[in-house]
Amino acid sequence: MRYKPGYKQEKRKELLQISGQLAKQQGFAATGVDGFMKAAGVTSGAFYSHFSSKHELLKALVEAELQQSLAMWQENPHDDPADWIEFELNRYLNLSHVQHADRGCVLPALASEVARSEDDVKQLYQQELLRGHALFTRHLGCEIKAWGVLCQLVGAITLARGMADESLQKQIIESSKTFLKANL
Amino acid sequence: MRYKPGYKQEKRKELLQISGQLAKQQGFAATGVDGFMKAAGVTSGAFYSHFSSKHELLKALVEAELQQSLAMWQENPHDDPADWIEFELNRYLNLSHVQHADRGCVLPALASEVARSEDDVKQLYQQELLRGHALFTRHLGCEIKAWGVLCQLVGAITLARGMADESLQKQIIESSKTFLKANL
DNA sequence: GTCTATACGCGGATAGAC
DNA sequence: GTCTATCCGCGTATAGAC
Repeated sequence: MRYKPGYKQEKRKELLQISGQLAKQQGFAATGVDGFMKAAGVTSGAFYSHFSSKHELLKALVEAELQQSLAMWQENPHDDPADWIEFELNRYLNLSHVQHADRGCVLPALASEVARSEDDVKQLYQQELLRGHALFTRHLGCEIKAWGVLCQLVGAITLARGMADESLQKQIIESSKTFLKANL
Repeated sequence: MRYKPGYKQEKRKELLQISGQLAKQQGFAATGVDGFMKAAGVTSGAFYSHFSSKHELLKALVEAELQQSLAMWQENPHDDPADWIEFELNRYLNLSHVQHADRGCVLPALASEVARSEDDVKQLYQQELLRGHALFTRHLGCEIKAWGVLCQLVGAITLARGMADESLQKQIIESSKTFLKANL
């Protein structure tokens, strides 16, 4: 056998990692299978030995990316609620996150594409988002506030990314941060 | 001459109206020129006598749609700040807006596509959004709050549209509304 | 101003060699 | 498991008739 056992699983993980970056940056629909695979250093033919269709890639991507976001939220070292949320706001609401979607959270990056996808993709997105909401609720002590913060985070990044001027991007995310800090 | 003077201008307006609905529903990139024109009852050939390219259509669309949103905000009949904002929250944050993107605000519908577009589209988007922000600032008496509300509105609709279950869509927008009302 | 026809490239997916 | 080659459909854009 020319390939070690376990190789396929590792390769799949690598493909998801690289495809995720590309999808968040350029958009999933806007990127061809060729583009995803070229970024990973293989050809489109190899793609279909890992995923049965492009749609399956989207599902795998949504799942992997959201679990990654969840993992980051869980790695927050603070216990005190005020410290915990301040840490998250600073990590999420900054210029680097606005300008480097490829390294950022999948929620704002692929939200509209998920919204326009089949139900199975939305089910996955919903399921993982609910885990995130539960996590925020634990730290904020309130379900309403948890949704409020999540919406605010996604909205701020989404709006800021549509701005042409960096100064305005900064104004939006800083205002959003100030607004949240004043209301938690 | 087989066509009345002024006809072209009217037709262009009609094309923008119908294309706007389709773009907000299916996505701008995901819809072909054929699709836009078929919805308007003409063929793709006719398209190019109104717009020089698909990219020009996007620019015209962003401008027309944002001005329409701005107009709706200006039609709010209330003077009292609390009444004014409550009216807007109820109009924006409801299930119908989540489920019928074609009749809804362009901000959440095309945000990601604008973010991934050329600079000229972003400039337009930015310019019109700033007018909206100025309007909200006048009624809320605070620039920070104005950005906070705008981000919250966009984020809530964006997230809710990715949910598979209607009950969860409702939970998100109602939570977002409650969160805002408690903090203004 | 709108139509039909068409050129041309890209994207998704499959077949078969290695 | 990955490669090259290829089929086929769709999308942007243009040319020329009416």
